Formats: sequence, C-alpha cells, structure tokens
Amino acid sequence: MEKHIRRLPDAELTVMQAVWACEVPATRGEIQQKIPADHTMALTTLLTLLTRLADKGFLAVEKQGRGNSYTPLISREDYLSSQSRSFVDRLCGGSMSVLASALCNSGLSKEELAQLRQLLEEGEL
Amino acid sequence: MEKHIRRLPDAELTVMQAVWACEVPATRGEIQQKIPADHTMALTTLLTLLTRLADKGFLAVEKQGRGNSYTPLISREDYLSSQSRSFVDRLCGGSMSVLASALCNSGLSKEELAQLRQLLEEGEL
DNA sequence: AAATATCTTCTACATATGTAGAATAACTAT
DNA sequence: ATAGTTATTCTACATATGTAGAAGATATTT
Repeated sequence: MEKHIRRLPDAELTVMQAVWACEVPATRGEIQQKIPADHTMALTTLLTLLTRLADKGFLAVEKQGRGNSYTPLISREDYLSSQSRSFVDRLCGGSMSVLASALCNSGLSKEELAQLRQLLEEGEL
Repeated sequence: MEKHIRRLPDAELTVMQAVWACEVPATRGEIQQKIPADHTMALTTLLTLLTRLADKGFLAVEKQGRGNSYTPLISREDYLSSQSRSFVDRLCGGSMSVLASALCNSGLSKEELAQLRQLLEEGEL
C-alpha cells in the first residue's frame, strides 16, 4: 500500500464511496442506491462521474447488453491509506504532534479519541 | 474551532502554509522564501494565489506603500482541525476503526504510530 | 417489425484551479 | 521632474470539476 493515489474531487469521491459500498461488480442502479440522499444527482451526472473514474483508472467498466457493470480497481483501504499519508505529509508536515493536535481539536468526542488511541495500540501488536 | 473551513486547492495550500510559517504580518518576499524549492512558481503566480486566498477570506491584505502585507485570518491550527474532521467524516465515514486502519497502513513507521498514540493519550488528560 | 422503455455516450457549459505575461502603480536615485 | 526599479493588479488561457440535456444504442412489449 505504498503507492501514491491521486486525490479524487468531491463528486467523484461520493460516487466511488458508493461503488465501494456495493458488491462487485456493481450495476449503475446498485451504485445509485448507495449514494446518500443529500448528494443526489441527475442520472447522467452519475454516469459522467463513473466514466471519469474509469478514465482515471479507479474503475473497470464492462458492457452487459443494455447496461454496464463497474468494478473498483483501487480498494477503499488503499485509497484511504494513501490519503492518510498525504494528509500527514502535506497538511501536517509529517509531524505526529501536529496531527495529534489537529485530531484533538477536530470536534471528535473524548470517547472517539480514546477509541482511536485504543485501536492504534491494538494495531501496533 | 467548530467551524467548517473549505478545503484549499493544492497551490493555494502551498502558499498558505508559507504564510503560516512567517511572522505576521508577512511581506510577499518573506512568504516567497518559505515556499519549498520543489513548489517554486512564477512571481505573478504567487501574487495571484495570495489574491485568491484573500478573496476566500484566508488572508487580510494591507497596502504599505510600494508593497503589501499579508495576515492570516484563519490559523493553521483551525484549518488543520477542520480538515481533520472532514477527513474523518467524509473519507472514513466517521469511523475511528476505519481511520485507525488507514493510519496503520499509510506507511508511517511503528515509531511514528506509537508516538501518535502517546500524544493522543496525553491530549486526553 | 414497430413502438416503447431504458441505458449509456456525446456534447455543452459554468465555475474552479494552475500558471504567468502585459499593464499599471509606486518608490528611488539622479 | 525623469528615468529606472520593483511591486502589484489585469488579463488570459488551458485544464479540471460539477452538472445535466440531447442524441444514440439496446432491450422489451405488442
């Protein structure tokens, strides 16, 4: 998971998250259902974004008669790992203390922060 | 630090980081010197970006005879906190376990992760 | 086979972003 | 005052992004 993955623009990320939430391969209809109500978009907008994601190498498209099927070529895990690293490097200048401060002041609850610490600890095994 | 702050595009973030690295108020020359060598840009490009940052409310500009002085209106801390929260919400779906996984697989060293955990613990006091 | 319904691809356009030359304004030295 | 220097603002343009109607392709129904 060392590769640098380009950051997706907001609208494309919304769609990609929906694709990741589906079983592979996913149809347009399945993807559409996974898009949060507050991000509703026109049908053709969704298709445009799916095409752009395919152009960028995030999705593989396959024709299936009348419709298409979409398969993620980049996993959510890899994308998140890559973006986490970019965040630490580019925003926090690689500093853990800067990152920790940012997280502590981000409005997350004490419980959430404690949980995060706990999870990191477990991940260190 | 509860307010939502819009995400800056890459070029503008580079400049904003340079401004934050200066003493306030900063001159264009001071800002320019803080821009990393691998992000060098034309003089007018820098000025364009400074203007856009001012338009977006990130900077206050004041004329000082021949030159200008720039003062950040949004602190680095507030910006980072806001972006951290966006990252957790928008990318990780608000899940601490997703965030923890992402961080553990982001290529950070064991030492860095341990340090982060430690800092979070201290911040919880 | 023709009409209909359904799905995708084309085309389009406004705004955002990256980048920088041209033009302008303001000091400074003569 | 004038020319030269230096700083900023205007103008410009290519590419990216958000959004969606128009047109085309394919399957289904009668």
